Amino acid sequence: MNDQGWQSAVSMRDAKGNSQRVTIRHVASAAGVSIATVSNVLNGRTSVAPELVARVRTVMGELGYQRDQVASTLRRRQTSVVGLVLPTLMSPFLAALATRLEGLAHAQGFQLLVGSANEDAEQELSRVQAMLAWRVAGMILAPVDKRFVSQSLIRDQGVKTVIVDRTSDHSDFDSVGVNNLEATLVATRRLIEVGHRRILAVGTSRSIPNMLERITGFETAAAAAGISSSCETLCPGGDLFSIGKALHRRLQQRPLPTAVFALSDVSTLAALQELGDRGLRMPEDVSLLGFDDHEWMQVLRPPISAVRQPTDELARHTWNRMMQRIQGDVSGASRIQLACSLEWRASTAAPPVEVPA
Amino acid sequence: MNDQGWQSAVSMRDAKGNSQRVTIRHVASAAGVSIATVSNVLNGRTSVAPELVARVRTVMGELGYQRDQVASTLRRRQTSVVGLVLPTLMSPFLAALATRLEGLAHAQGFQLLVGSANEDAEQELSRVQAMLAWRVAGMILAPVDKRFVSQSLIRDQGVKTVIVDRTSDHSDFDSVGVNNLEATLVATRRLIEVGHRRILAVGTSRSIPNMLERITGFETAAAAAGISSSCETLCPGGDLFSIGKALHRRLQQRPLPTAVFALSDVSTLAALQELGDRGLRMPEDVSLLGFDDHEWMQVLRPPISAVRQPTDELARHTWNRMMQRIQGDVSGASRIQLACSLEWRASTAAPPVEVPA
DNA sequence: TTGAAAGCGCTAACAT
DNA sequence: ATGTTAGCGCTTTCAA
Repeated sequence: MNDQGWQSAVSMRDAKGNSQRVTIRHVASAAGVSIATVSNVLNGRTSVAPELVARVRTVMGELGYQRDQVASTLRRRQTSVVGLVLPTLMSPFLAALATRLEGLAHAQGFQLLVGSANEDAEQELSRVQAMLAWRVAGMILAPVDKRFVSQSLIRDQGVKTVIVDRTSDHSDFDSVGVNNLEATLVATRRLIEVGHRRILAVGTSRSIPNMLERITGFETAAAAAGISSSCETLCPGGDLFSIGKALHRRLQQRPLPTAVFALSDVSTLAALQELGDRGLRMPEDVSLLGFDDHEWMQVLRPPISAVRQPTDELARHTWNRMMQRIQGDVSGASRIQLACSLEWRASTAAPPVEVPA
Repeated sequence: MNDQGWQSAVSMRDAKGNSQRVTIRHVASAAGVSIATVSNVLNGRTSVAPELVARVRTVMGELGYQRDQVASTLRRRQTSVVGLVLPTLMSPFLAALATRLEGLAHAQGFQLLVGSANEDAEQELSRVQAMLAWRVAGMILAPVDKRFVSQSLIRDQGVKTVIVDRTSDHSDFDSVGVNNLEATLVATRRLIEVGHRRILAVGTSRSIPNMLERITGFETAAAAAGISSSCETLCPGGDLFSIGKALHRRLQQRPLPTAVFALSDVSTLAALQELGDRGLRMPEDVSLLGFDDHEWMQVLRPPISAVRQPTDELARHTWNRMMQRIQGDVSGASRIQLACSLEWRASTAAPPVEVPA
């Protein structure tokens, strides 16, 4: 790829064919000024004579000069890179969050160093560690679990950090999340309103704070309506397969629930599979309500109801807090909780009329 | 967050409370050696006396020293950061690709600067530009379109680049992709084998090279079987909504196709929606075959058949090529094409028996 | 208003 | 085997 003749006029190569970056020094000598002046033009700091500004700008254009961020960062001791570590990128919710954050960051001249912890605390730690070595301006982190391994590391380094999504209360970090309890509380109430009494909540693992909040919301609503005894919570933990198996076993028993409230996207998938396998129709035989709204839910027939997390707002608040910190805000840790919305679709309806046995 | 008493013993702060990084100099003086020795220990270059190695290592541990990648990069003029620019992160396929790449990169001590072009060529260019200013060791790029705006920029800078997924033939860049033509050829043949004659292919836009290859594969197979006249290709371009509308109109006409081959994931969603709206059962009334295999497809009843792209292998080959380039390989551009697999599930079956009108 | 010069933290010659 | 030193490309006093 080196000697194919497409080398442009503005690229500089040395005798060995290695590309040689255009530095501030090249620009300075070509423009007949000092490197300090070039730097001043670059940063618009001290007042430089307009004609010099023009000349330097022209030369920079001709030479294709671009500031070396590495050198610049080393000298000013502040960088325009922010680290983002997520438990996974394969959740549509987190992928959307990452996309929004990247957009906001880029719009403000920041770059994102992205790491996936693969739902593993050790990997999370090693990602965070590697990013700290880059002297990132800040870290945005959705911790894998509540023990939050990288805590002490981040504190020691005094890196500006915003925790997103998987927030944990006993934290002195800024955090932006969703009011899970409120969300499932409202959603469960709605199910009860339309007539459901036997509701089965399907979660993943109680050790995830978010999940625990969702379960609490569900059980609180059930208790408030006095139907705790006919409601259940299934928390088999693990992946799609193990949730599916647990649900499979439950659906062999009677009576069947009239509504299934899946408390996560993977629970929704499991429920869809098991209800489908049993030939149960939605919403005639059983209603289905999910948590996390994905595109495919809306195109199914019937479309699946879901609690939707406000991705855009989550990203906006997270990035705002990050910028405030970067710009020197040293106020106490803030905790932002946003409300979810309930997307009520055709998969949820009144329960079937009871036929006495 | 600054004066809460949780400051660890290893962090150093100056009088103003700003955290002060531990540098190689601190380590050197604490260990009673020169900074060169510390550097040598860090990089394991020249032979250092074992006892000194041990002492330096201990001190580094005690002080919580971590090498400053920015300074290191500036000096050695090579970095361990690779840029990854994708048209979107919200496609499960690309999210999975990004995850795999990040894993491979991290395992080799590399970090990924990730950018989302949001399907927009201008944004792609501006992402690439920003990354080049960081002197990334290489760029992995899934171009938004075939014009591939950032081409000249990348060439001028001589950055090692691997094009992934959206490869374009007239390219002198390394590329790793999938054999789209072969994939749809095989899949279409299979549909024909089980008896389909009226097959409707639903794509997105012909201006995307991948899509064009898929269409060609489909039409070639149809022509080879002599059923071109009863097959159609729909390419409305745009998003889920506009594909849905186009498909909606087509399904109002007769005769209906006996099989729908959705040539992308968004086409699959549109097809699912429209078939569902029309009350057409799969596979009794019409078979559905998708391109790009997602988790939700397997849990539906019936499970949706799909052409699966080998994400893991794609990532592996891409990263391998990147590493070869970084390690100095200057051979000609390579073009890797991987085979897709056909996940034949219950949504595809023999067509219904024709009832003479 | 412009320029000379001192480093940011690290690596790699080159001395010792 | 260890230390001294000159930068990497840039920003930023401080002088002129």
